[in-house]
Amino acid sequence: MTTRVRFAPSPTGYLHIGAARSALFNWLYAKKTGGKFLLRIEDTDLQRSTEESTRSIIEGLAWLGLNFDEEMVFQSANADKHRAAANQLLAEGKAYRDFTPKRERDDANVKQGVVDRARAHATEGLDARSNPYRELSKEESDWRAKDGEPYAVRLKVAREGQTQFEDVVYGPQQRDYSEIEDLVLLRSDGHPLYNLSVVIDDIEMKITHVIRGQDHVTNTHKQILLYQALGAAVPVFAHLPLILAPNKGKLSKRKHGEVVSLTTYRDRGFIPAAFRNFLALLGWAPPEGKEMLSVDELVDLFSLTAIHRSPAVFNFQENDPRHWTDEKALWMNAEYVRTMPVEELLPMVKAELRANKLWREEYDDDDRVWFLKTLDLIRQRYHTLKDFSAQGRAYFSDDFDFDEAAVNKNLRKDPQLRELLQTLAARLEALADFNLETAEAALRQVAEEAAVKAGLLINGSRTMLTGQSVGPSMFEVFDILGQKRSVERLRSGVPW
RNA sequence: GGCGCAUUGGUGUAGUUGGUUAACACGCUGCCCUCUCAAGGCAGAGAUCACGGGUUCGAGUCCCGUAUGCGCUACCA
Repeated sequence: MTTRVRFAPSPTGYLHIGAARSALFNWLYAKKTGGKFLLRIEDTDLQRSTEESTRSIIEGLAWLGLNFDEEMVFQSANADKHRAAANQLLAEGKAYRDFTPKRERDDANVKQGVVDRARAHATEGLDARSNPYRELSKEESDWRAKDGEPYAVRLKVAREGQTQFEDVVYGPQQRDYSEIEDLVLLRSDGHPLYNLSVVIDDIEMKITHVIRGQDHVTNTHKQILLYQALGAAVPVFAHLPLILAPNKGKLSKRKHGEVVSLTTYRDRGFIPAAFRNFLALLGWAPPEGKEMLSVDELVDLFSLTAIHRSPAVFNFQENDPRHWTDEKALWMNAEYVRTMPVEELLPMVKAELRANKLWREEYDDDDRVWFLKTLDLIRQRYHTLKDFSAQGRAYFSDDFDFDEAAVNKNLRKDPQLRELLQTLAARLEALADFNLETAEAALRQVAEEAAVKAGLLINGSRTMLTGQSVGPSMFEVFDILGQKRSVERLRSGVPW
């Protein structure tokens, strides 16, 4: 039997990194076992679902390279099937009509309401399933329904017994029926609810393994009851440890902002492979401990049983732009930037430069060799794709800014420097064969003649040519920028 | 309140059926390299393995309890 797994997000916002990791693990497992990875959009909450969110989910998956098989499924399109299943359960006496008038709740008071009600049940010794309509006669139920009285459909959970399943990650799980309420299958307006829809769709899609966040374990018990009531085979379950905020609280957009959104990483210049690699290491570790892992290695080494049980903290510091996200993610991205094949980096840098109007078609054509050489030189100290258009601007445009601190430190500090740089410009201009070696020889000679340290001219040149105080070896920069631009920039009066 | 899950340095993780100085990565400190900054190399700081009992010759590893955190407990998903 081929493995069939699914990623089933609800399109109620951006793609959360926790969800992205669930998608990744599902995808990895599918690839590992030669199975299928399916996508289902759980849009049954019409009020909150948006098309934009669906788009962002699809974009996010594509960005991470998590291609899905078969047609994506919109859960809302299956509502009729969900209703039919509920009605069948009703007809079989496995579910019942609840005529209790619907109580309006909103997100703000629902949590408190839940706690209050639970407490009341506990103090009054009430069973969570003590619904007055649970034992209503079929005749009266039918009659009242026919009469137009609104009702919700609830699953009739047996009084005695327990559900159990073997979680691939957490081991054997069981739950007493008394802990499970008679869950609502259909709202009084006929709208099918989450647990019903999920089960019907998973059956329909022939899902063999359900891999999802640990926050679903209680739902799993309810869903098993549904599988059993429907006489369907129960899939294998694997729950994933949650990803927490630095204070070990829930990671949420409301509280933590864009750092939890996958698209942020794309927009801030992450390499997809790097972020995917980082995400894979949250809650899972390869057997040998090697951390820099290609997709193929990830697929090869991945196993559900190696996922561990404690939640992972996503370590970032709010209000600190230098540590806006997890340091290790940043490090890993830099590692990818400087070690991946430069040809593979090219299209990504191309997109980045293009977005900043720094791209020229020659870079991919006549100047391709120069461009690749330049990328290879400057990427050594970059962390994200953004750096190519920001810190790297001077390599692709004559219109770049001078860093004030660099100007002060490398140019203004020595009064004779301005004159010396002009001498250097003249010498460089006079070189018949301008390259790394001849430029270095010329500069060192000027320094020697003036009895100053070469470093003075080197650092001054760096700031004149790139506007910065840091960067690659200066002679490499001369070579990359070429004779004409090097001389021009040395003669520029702009920074002074 | 109830039920469930978790707990190894700041963070991510290793720690095989209990057995030497608790390992790796990120981050941090110092040194080397050097024209700067990175990268790289070297060295180092940082963990009484949440706490308390117990079993054992011996426990991060097994058992019990406590604490803390998180999740769920909706006619949300």
